[in-house]
Parts: sequence; C-alpha cells; structure tokens
Amino acid sequence: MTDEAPAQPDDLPEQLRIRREKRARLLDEGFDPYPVELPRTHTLAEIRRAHSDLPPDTSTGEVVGITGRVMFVRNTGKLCFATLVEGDGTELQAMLSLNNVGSDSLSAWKADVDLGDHVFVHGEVITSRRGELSVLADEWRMAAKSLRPLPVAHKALNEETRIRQRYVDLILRPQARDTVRTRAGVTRALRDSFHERGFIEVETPMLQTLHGGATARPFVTHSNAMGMDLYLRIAPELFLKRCVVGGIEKVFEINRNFRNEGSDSSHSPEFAMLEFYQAYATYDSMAVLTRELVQEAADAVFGTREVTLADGTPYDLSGEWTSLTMYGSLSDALGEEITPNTPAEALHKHAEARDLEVDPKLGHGKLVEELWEHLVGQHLVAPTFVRDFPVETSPLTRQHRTEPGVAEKWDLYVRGFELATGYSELVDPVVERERLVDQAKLRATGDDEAMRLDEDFLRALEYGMPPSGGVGMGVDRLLMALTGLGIRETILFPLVRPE
RNA sequence: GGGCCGUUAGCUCAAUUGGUAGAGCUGCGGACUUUUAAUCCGUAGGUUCUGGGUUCGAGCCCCAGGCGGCCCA
Repeated sequence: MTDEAPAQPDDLPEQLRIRREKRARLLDEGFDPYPVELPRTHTLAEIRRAHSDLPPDTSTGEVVGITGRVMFVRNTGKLCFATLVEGDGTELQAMLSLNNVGSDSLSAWKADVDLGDHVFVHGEVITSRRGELSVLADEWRMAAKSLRPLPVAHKALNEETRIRQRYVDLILRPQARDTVRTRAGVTRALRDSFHERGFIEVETPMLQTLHGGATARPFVTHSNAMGMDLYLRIAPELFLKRCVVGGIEKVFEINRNFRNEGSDSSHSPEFAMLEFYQAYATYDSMAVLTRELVQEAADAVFGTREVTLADGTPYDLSGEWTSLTMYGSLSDALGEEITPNTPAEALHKHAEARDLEVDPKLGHGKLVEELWEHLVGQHLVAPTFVRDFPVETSPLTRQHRTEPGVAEKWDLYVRGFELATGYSELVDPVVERERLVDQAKLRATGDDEAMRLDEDFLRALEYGMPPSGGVGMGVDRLLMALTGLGIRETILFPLVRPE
C-alpha cells in the first residue's frame, strides 16, 4: 500500500468509476469496448439525405450499418430510443425493440450504454409513429466506450472549460463546430482569392536568428546544435520582401506569428497572420485588394457581404469602405490642428486634458498614434482605412510622395479594432538603413520593442527591390470581424495556463 | 502591472447574521413497445480551489497563494 500510487478506481468520483466498471464488464463478456473496425455502410447525413420526406410509421426495407455518439437516451421497458450524432452535428435516431434484438441484447444496451458512448447500430431505416427518421436495430455494438460523463447538454458550459477542453465544447456546442468550419472556409477563400490573382504562397522561417518586421517583444529559444539563441518570428515581413527582391513579385504567406505579450479579447501570444506583397503596387491598390479579400471571404463562407455577428447584430462589409487620414481625423477629434510638426509637449497636454495616461518618454509619433487610437480608432465601427501615419513609427514604410512627415501606411479598422495594415514599402536601402539605425538607438535607450538592424535584409534591398505594396492581416481578427466572436473562440486551442 | 468579481456534487447553480452544505440535470435501482432534454417511483453522490489565521463553531470573516472573467495601464 503506497501513498504515491496513481488514483485507483475506488478513489474516482462515482460516475467515472461506474463507466470503468462497464468497460471491464464488456471485456469480461467478450465484447471489445474499442473494436478496430465496424461494418458501417452509411453516414447519418447520407441516410438523412436519402430519406428526407418519409411519412410517419414507414418501413423502407433498406438495411444499413450506422455509427454515432449517443447524445440522448430514452429507454422504456421493451423499446429504447437513442439520438445518435456524428461529427458534423447530424442526428439520427436509433430504436431498439425487444422483438428485433432479443432480451439479452436489449438488457445489455440498457446496462452498458451511457451518454457520450460511440455505438454501432445495424438495422432497417424506418420512421417512428411520430415521424422521426430512425434505424430500427437488429443488432448493436459498442464502438468506443466513453469513460467520462458529458456535461449536461442543455446548460452552457463555462468559458474556461470550453477552452481547456475544446473537444467537449465541440461535442456539445454547434457553434463551436461552426466556428472551425468558418475558419477553414475563410483561409480557403483567402488562398483562392490569391491564386486567382496569380499570387504564390510561400513559407518563411519561424525560427529566426534575428527577429524583425514589427515592433514587439519576441519569444526566445535556444538551439543546442548551433549554440545560440533563436527567436520565434514576430512577423514574416523581412523574408517576404527578400522574396520580392528575388523576383516572386506576387507573394503571400498564411502562418503563425508569436509575440511575447499577454492575451485579452483581441490578442493572443500566437496568432495567425496573412502577409502579402505585390511589386508595382502601392498602398492605394493594396487597400482595394484587401477589401476584396475580406469581401470574397464573406461571400465564400456566408454567401453575403452583410454578415450577422454572434450577438445577432448585422454588419455590412459591402461596397467601398471609407477612408480618413490619421492627422486629419485626430485634428477633428481634438478640435485643433495636429500636424507632423506639432511638438510632443503639446500632444502630452492633449493627453493630460483627456485623462489619458501615457508614458512621459513617448515622442511625437507614438503620441499621435495613442491619441488617435483612443479618440478615433476604437470608436470606428464600419470598416475604415486610416491613412498616412507618422514616419518615425513606421520604419519599414515609404515616405509619403507629397505630404512631408507622414508615411504611406494605412490601418484597416473594423468594429474598433485593427484588422490589417498596409504600406507602400520602403525600398531604398540607404534610407532603410537610416531608419533601422534610429530603431537601434531607441533600443539602446531601453525600448525593447524597437527593431533590430538586419544586415542580410539590407543586403537584399541593396540588390534592388521593385516599388511594392505590402499588407499584413490578422487571420484570427478576420474571423472576429466576420463572426463577432472573441479571439479565444476563433482559435481552436488558445494558450491557457496549466490547471 | 493595478482594481473589481468569481471559484461549492460529473455539469449548471443555491446556501439568510458565522450555526447539521441543497436543487435541477446526470448517475444508480425499479416500472413502462413510439420516445424527442421521455415520464413515474426510489436512491446515491461533497477535501466547499490550496495553505494559514480569528472563533465554541467558517462555504461565509481575515492573510497569503493558484486558476479564471471583466475593467484599466
């Protein structure tokens, strides 16, 4: 007798112990609770499709073998009903009668089958007297015994359990299943849209010796073989630009980024990112392409650009989307003109006047963005492009062709959050080096989100990158925009602390 | 990082001022050959997140911690 022994069946909660006993009893009686193969002839959906309009109390003469998870059981003395469900949520009723399966088999059904078990049922397709399409069993077998009771099907599971045990969420909640399919439909639609336009999909490194392409803290890991630290990428940008240098003039990547930050309703430490670049495009043409991508995804998944969000409210993604400028809309919000020449002190006073706490060390560019986000961005509901950002916070973006002090960069806002960002890319290697040297200085003063100077990236630019447009769009956020769900619902298995 | 709220049976939730921890569903036993979250009768199920403290007595009050949610930075 040892204290360290793993939990014995006797120590388990009653309902878990009983299911283990049922499993053991099946084995004792010579029935495999987890058989390798079962003679399934039809999916439940196939039977529903083939017999969609049978009147009540009909016998079809068609004999089938079906499988499904038992979600409801209604046992009576000599006639048992069970609702079977398959993975996509299709339900079909199984009926087991004393006359057709015999008393031993019917008793075994009542004794051994629990909610959540996978079962195989062989029999004739019929409708019950109430008209329910059913398979009237002449034989049943356990397909996979479930050892854990399912949570009550008609009460909402709490959010933590839904995320920690997504498999249970998927079993119980149709919307959890729908979200998986919607997400797959969206990534497929994105790829289709790119392929139709002649873009090539690439996969660039996630393990990087130098992180770059965004301002964010990276996750650091270590390569034993190389004897050096490596970074999980915070963005694919610098590699995709190397692709454009190399002549892949329409290129995209859909893959994971990692940022060493906390999570909330719109942030996750790992998130799916779409980036795409096109030679001889500008931030104007890329804005059009971005809108088309979102609209085509809505078409493909929902068949409409006027989508319905999870809370039932409509959201219109159709037509042209409005544009405004960052400085212009911020000036309107403050009631005073703000330009790239407005001193940081004046911006700090505006922040103070509005009880917006900001780091006193922030310079002009970050202050403008903070103020704009707070006063304008988070209130934008309809899809809106906000254009022409401060140059100093946009180190990879080309200076505006006519407006001094701003960069040809837009952010796309949807329902108050940033969905995508687009640039006319900075391709002059000399200017790019100056910008990255400035970032390195910021880094030296303690800004650990500032960019690193990537000599190989600069070398690539020195070979000549054609004028290009580029866009990054959060795929999880695209799902949020289309469905109204939080980011932790759009990600199948979000990061959670261990229990 | 800060503030607030939550954490109780397999699941969803109660529990008055600090005084024997309850319900529904689930489970278990029984009845029932047309049910639809079947119904009816009976019955079991608890380290109240963890560790300290106050008290005659703590699910409840105090301290520290874990996990989660919301708001703020």
